[in-house]
Amino acid sequence: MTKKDESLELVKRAIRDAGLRATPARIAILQMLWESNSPLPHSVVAEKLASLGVDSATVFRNLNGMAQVGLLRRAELGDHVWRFEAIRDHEHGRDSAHPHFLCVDCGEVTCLDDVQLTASSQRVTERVGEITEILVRGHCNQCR
Amino acid sequence: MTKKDESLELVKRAIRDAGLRATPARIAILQMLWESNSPLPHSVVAEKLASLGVDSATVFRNLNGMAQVGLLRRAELGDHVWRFEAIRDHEHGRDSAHPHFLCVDCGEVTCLDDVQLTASSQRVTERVGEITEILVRGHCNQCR
DNA sequence: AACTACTTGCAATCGTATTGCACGTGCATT
DNA sequence: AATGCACGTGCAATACGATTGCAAGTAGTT
Repeated sequence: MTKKDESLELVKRAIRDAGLRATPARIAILQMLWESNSPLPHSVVAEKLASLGVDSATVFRNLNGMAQVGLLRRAELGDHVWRFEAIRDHEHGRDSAHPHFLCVDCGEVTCLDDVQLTASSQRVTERVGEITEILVRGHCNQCR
Repeated sequence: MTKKDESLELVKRAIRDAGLRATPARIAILQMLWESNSPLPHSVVAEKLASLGVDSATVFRNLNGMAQVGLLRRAELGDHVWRFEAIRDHEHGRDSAHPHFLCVDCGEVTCLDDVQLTASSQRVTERVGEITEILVRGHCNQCR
């Protein structure tokens, strides 16, 4: 069994384990997001899948559906576009969202796994409320 | 001069200082947002201003325009609706990268002036690009 | 292989955000 | 106070992302 086949089986398994059918559209979407190292907007996913003859509405339904069952995370980074990101096995559902960097110029998104606030800042923030997500915006290196 | 007149003059002055004309629509919008203690979505502002005969598109243009010159802040709280909040005098326009806490439930925005990232996190982030804004999302104490 | 509930493609629809254009107006100047 | 003009506004058209209804197709069970 080739590496590709193994990966395919893993994808199928993940989808079925989530309680959904392993359709070509879902498989392609999840593969794509597993291989991407940053969240992708629907438009990008749809464009790619269009070449396989998959409808844009189907992509929408699957992205949202897979987000609902915990295969993906649906993120809004402040530019009015939903982005979808694969949730890896080792993450525990939606609670373990990591920070993102959004370039306000080109829209590029970078995942920041190990960014956190200083201890005193955490205390200040906890006085205000319960943090669920940290988002950093700015100009990426390509854009400045 | 009544208190209301004083407030009116302040609003006009703020608009002109920002390089814009003090038109009735802008005045009404800025007054409304100055009096509100939380960000308002366009729909709410437009609905109120409609009774004064102001067009919805004008409200949009003015909200965006005033956000561009630093009179307002345009925020996205994760529900795909732009919200606008007045930037008070003592804040320093759009350049100052002071973090905000956004309650995803009620839309309340809290300024976190003295919140910052750990040194190592800053290094990680600066490798990606130039930070202009830090946004912390979560549930505020009133909402949980 | 057959059956059925779930999926998909297609097109219509919806709601928010944006834009073109002709008309109106704030405000600097005279 | 009157004038000029760049800027602002109203109206309608439009763009665009997101969603949905429905008939036809298919994954996975029996």
